[in-house]
Amino acid sequence: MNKYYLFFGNLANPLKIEIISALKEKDMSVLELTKKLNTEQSKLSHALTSLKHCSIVNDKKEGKKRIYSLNRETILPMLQIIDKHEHKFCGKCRALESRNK
Amino acid sequence: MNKYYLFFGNLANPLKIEIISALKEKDMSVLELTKKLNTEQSKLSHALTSLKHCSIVNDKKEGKKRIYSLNRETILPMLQIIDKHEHKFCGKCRALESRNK
DNA sequence: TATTCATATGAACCATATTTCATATATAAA
DNA sequence: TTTATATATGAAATATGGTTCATATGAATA
Repeated sequence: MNKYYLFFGNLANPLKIEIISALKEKDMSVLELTKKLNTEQSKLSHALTSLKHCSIVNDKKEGKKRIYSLNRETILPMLQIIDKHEHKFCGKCRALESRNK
Repeated sequence: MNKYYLFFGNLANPLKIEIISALKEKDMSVLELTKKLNTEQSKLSHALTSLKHCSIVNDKKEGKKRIYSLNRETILPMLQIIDKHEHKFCGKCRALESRNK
């Protein structure tokens, strides 16, 4: 239980959530992600490295590209839980919109 | 999907994880938590307010105490997923121990 | 209705994570 | 074997969130 926050830290970031959202559709190279998310390459590389460290994404080399894919086994059920949570508990309280303060 | 990171931000913090862990055992007042976690009162109040905003915990007034409880419906399955993830994907790579870098 | 107990709040300060930018590495193609 | 392409890395700058501390609020009791 003690180190969970390190895992969640990786999800507590809008860019990383965008990456996850994009990779839900299909596996992608860094370049594809830069285009899709209109984001700088090094920024993405940093984020992807971080996500990889927690096994939230996987990667494989393909020529000079590196293809990233989502760890669907962990992440999809987790997102389902959040969706359910949002619908059930965050109606008008808009908990997911409020700053964490 | 866009605001998920705000929810996760609340879990990306050692103190908040400790709070969750403590509330898993039983509902507690702020004072009980300060003793259990050996932590300052205002620190806990700030953290609890934040957790409440995302409906991760609930509260009820009881005399001059305020009793906090865990949203078990969302949080217990979520912790299960992480446990499974940890065992399956974070063996020797110790992803949950590495800094998110 | 003072006083004490329990908790919340605000703002300044501080720590940590993210962004940026310059550069390094690695692979393929010319 | 140089050049171009794709990605990674490091360090400084910046942003973001957490902690601290003093104080406010709110409820019970004397």
